[in-house]
Amino acid sequence: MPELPEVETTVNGIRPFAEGRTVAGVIVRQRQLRWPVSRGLSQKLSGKVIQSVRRRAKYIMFEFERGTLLIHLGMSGRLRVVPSTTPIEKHDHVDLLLDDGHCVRFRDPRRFGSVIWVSGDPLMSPYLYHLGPEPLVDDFDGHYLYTKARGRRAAVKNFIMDGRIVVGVGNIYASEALFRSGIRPTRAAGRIALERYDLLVTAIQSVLGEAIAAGGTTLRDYSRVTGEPGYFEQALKVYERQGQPCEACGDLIKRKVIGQRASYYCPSCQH
DNA sequence: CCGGCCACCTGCGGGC
DNA sequence: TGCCCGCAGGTGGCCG
Repeated sequence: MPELPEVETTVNGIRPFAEGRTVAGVIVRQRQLRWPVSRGLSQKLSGKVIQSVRRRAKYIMFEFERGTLLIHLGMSGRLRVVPSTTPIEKHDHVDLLLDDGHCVRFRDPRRFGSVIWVSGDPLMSPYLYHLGPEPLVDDFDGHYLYTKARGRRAAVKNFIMDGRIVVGVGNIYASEALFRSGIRPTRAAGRIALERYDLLVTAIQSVLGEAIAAGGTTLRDYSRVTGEPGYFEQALKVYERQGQPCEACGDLIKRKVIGQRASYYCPSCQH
């Protein structure tokens, strides 16, 4: 899926088309996503103005006066703004029709995504309330991670991918950030010094920030709102590079499954 | 509370 | 050509 940079890129791409526009209708062709798509969306949203399009973790929030449409892209989801007359393709599950003839179209082959209506404060909803801090804000720092890691024996890669600890660090960028900070992904979270957590946070923020600036990583079925690819893939130093030489030391990149997810690291640079 | 594992679903590439 | 296997960006839930 889209990791956080892809979600951020999507939000920024959709915002100018959607903010301030009135919804003309909602078409749901497939309700069976990760959770069933909320019922009565068209009746609920028709005639209502999209106040803002924002992001919290990997959720895209279309905020209305009386509630919020939460869209999660799962592993293979994609949102694009297209003319409403654009022919439907396979896996185009939901259209949010706008009053200017465009629609926000949700496609998701694997159907791990979700389209959910929440009334009231979305941050208090069961979808968002338990989530940890955003990775790109000030209160996420080395000291925070270090404190949270006390007594934790889980691999640091799983630790930083746990949304209750910090949101938005997905499988690609977890490996990349650990490489940048010289930390082996299998290391127990509770056995990493504060100074190294400072490095890790800096690495998480720089890798995510650079990926956002580059328009996201393009992998398999992801592409940008307007269709053109992201350009960060070439900047990946370890992800899916097993057997290739590390750019820093020349040793061969390893692949190891951690927490049932493929993980990549340089055995010489990361400890 | 924590950690490990499973599930959800479709598509694609490689091996035979 | 076709089948089968393993693999893929997420994350809630269950169990010990």
